Amino acid sequence: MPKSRSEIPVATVSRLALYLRELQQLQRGATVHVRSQSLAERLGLKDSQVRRDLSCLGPVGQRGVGYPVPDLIVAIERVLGTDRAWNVILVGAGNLGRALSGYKGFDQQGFRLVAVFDSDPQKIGSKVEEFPVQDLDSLESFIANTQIDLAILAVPASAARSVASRLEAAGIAGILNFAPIAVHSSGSTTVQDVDLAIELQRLAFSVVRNQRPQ
Amino acid sequence: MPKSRSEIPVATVSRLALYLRELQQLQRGATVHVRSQSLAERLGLKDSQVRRDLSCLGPVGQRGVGYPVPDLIVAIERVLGTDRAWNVILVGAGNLGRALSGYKGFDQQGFRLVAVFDSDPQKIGSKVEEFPVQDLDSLESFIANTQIDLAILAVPASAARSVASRLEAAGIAGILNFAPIAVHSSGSTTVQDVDLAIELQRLAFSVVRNQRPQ
DNA sequence: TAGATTGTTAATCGATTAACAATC
DNA sequence: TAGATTGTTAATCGATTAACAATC
Repeated sequence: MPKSRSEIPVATVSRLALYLRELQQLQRGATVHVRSQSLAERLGLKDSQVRRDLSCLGPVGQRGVGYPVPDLIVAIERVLGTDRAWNVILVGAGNLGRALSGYKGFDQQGFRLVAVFDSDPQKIGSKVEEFPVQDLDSLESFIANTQIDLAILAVPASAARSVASRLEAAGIAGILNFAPIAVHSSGSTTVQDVDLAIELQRLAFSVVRNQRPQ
Repeated sequence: MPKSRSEIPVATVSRLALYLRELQQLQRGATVHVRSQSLAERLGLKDSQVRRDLSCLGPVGQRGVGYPVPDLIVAIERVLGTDRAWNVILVGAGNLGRALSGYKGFDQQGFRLVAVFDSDPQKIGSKVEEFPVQDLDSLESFIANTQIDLAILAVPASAARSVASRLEAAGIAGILNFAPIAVHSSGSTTVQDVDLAIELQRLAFSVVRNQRPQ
């Protein structure tokens, strides 16, 4: 039987997004069915883990056959919440922010950039993709007048907390935080951190662990 | 007693990098000691978890006082392997690659960009930061002549596997992969994936789970 | 039906937490 | 010493895995 969202383990949620990525690739290749073993091999997992994860969606597989790719895509998107469009604003039009604004992967997954903000007078008015950079001062009024779901926070660490508070106060439901600082969320706003330097540190650790397996 | 790198739980390694970031901030503020409770609050963790994690480093704390900030920084950097400089190349000089090349956080943590590669003739020869973009064809010869530790892979998904194989064959120890595709590593090369669209999907899931807590 | 693969169980493994003795 | 905080234990919690009955 399908699990409700709150019953799905967090570790499973992370992998559901990975499965979705593979499935979308399979669908582009017109693959109709996929076995748990095949998905597992592609992602470096155990087949039993894939089956357990997918069983959270309900009985979507076909015994003796595998999982129907299109059905599985729909089921995962429904659980993740990406079966609808999400309106996203970008705060911070620096190098990283500009790169993120043009990132194709966001659009492909239904995340729609609708506005860009920065506090730098030199940047305000210039264009990022097709969006004129708006003054950070107008953040609240813009959010009040537009249905915005998420914000991508790509400002310096020194500004991150203050901007995050304002986003929360304005009622943004989720923040994807690229600033290298812990941002505390109040009750209703969810914060997801992506720290690029930390990812590189994790990689470095894996390397030194492999190099001298003590 | 200190644990060897292979004995440290993976979950702990991820947090050690977070502790390091906080500690560096504390050190800039000239804080001498920090208690587990204080670190825990800053990062939204339990104090007992902080103490358990830090105990992997050996007895670096002072009972009744807390952890000496400078000593703790040194101990974490030594375990993570970031107590030395790492030479890094960037493959892929698109929007994301260019943003990553200028990312301050890498430099601050001892990761030194030394070269940039791309296969696009339009980009080859142009400058990214102070680095002229080199032809991807010269990847192997460059790596053979320079001590390179890590590669940041910021090419399209369609090119990622082929470039990753070449990096592995050339003896690169670790790859930070930003391409939205599973890259399989052979024995000696470690791959760390960062998929930005997947991070946004995880955020979306947290939001829908919070909005309708079933 | 026979063959194959899912869905699910039970066992194992690893991570988190509270509590407190050790000790600065 | 008294107060405070670490380091560590034991219990709990959650995630992974192998195995196999269910069933397409």
